Amino acid sequence: MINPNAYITIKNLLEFNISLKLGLTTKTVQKDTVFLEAGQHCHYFYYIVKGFVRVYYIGLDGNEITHWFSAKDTMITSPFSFFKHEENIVYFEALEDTELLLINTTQLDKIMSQSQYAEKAYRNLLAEFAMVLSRRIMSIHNETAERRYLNLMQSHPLIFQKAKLSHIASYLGVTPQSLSRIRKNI
Amino acid sequence: MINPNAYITIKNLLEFNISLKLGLTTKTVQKDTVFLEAGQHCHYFYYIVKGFVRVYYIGLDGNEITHWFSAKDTMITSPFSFFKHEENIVYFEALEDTELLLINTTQLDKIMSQSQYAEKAYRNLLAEFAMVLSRRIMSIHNETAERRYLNLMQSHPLIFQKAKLSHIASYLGVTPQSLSRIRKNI
DNA sequence: GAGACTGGTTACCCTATGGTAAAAAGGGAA
DNA sequence: TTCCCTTTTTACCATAGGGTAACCAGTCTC
Repeated sequence: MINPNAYITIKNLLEFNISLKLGLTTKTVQKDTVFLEAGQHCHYFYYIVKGFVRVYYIGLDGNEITHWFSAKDTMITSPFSFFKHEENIVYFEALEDTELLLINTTQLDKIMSQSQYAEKAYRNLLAEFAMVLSRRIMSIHNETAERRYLNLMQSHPLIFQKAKLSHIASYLGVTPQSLSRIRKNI
Repeated sequence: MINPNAYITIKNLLEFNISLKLGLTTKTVQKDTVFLEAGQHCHYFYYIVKGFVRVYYIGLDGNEITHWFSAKDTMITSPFSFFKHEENIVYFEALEDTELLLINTTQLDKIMSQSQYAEKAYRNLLAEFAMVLSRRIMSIHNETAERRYLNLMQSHPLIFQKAKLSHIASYLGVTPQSLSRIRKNI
């Protein structure tokens, strides 16, 4: 599922950048480029200004498993690595030409400590994120793959424009063959 | 999975309670009592002072599905209801005599706005929670039920002392019969 | 000790999904 | 258009897990 809408908008971030002298940098990534790899520490909270990103990891059997998709105006990071300095296991791949705004720990802390608004927005973002994940676990435990597929189509049609069916299959927790079968039955 | 260790400890909370005049209340719940039901708004962030709680919801087929377990010194709430005022769909059930510390929105906001420390701890808690959920989704998509069972036994042995196998089965995403089969094969 | 519960296991068959392999369908590039 | 490459679909069989139902074991009550 796409990350919840960012509560801190680009506009806000750019304002913070000016007023707090954060020195935020941007990064441009071409289509089909992996810009974060497993094993590399994730230094940033990324704000996706433009583009579309797939987060995946390598499963026990060596296959890529899509963990989530992230669209324009949402934020992503590798929580394990960014927050806890644990080994990063996910890959970030741009599924189209993508423009990122990079926010490191220091900058994030600075924003949080200087702005009540940002702090609250950020807390909201985290809570929202937890809810999205929670709902997803419920969906896995309570719905068939077909139902999950239909729900995803309805709630995030954009994914179907940007990602391959094989990406979507592993996101839904089935093989591409199964997804194909499911699509046939509809 | 049990909620991440609370970063705000009871001791902290009680100190906040005195210094910020929060007027926190406690609640005692007997074994096998449901103290929050689907449909009821969840007014509190609960700190579990003592005891053990199971969070579950009713699946499409009418069965109870355990969403998570929460032990002593962790916090729980129904995020959808507490944060977003959406319809609450989960039940909180005390699996043993349980003592709760109740924190409502106003009190939580007051703590956050008055203490940098609490605010940071709380942010940490949310991030940690998102990570636990994230890891759980990965585990569902990448590991067999048997593996998940063994992992749970290792990481949260307490659950096996407090909860029934049928609770654990639905938590792992299988039927009690399947769990029984899995246990037999070990 | 005999019922009556509850939780857990077993047995049976069934279905959804997995795995391998091959075929089909698209989509550039020359 | 034709070739090549990638993605998707089909076909086949294998398997994990589901659903129903019965059974067993522990525990409580009378």
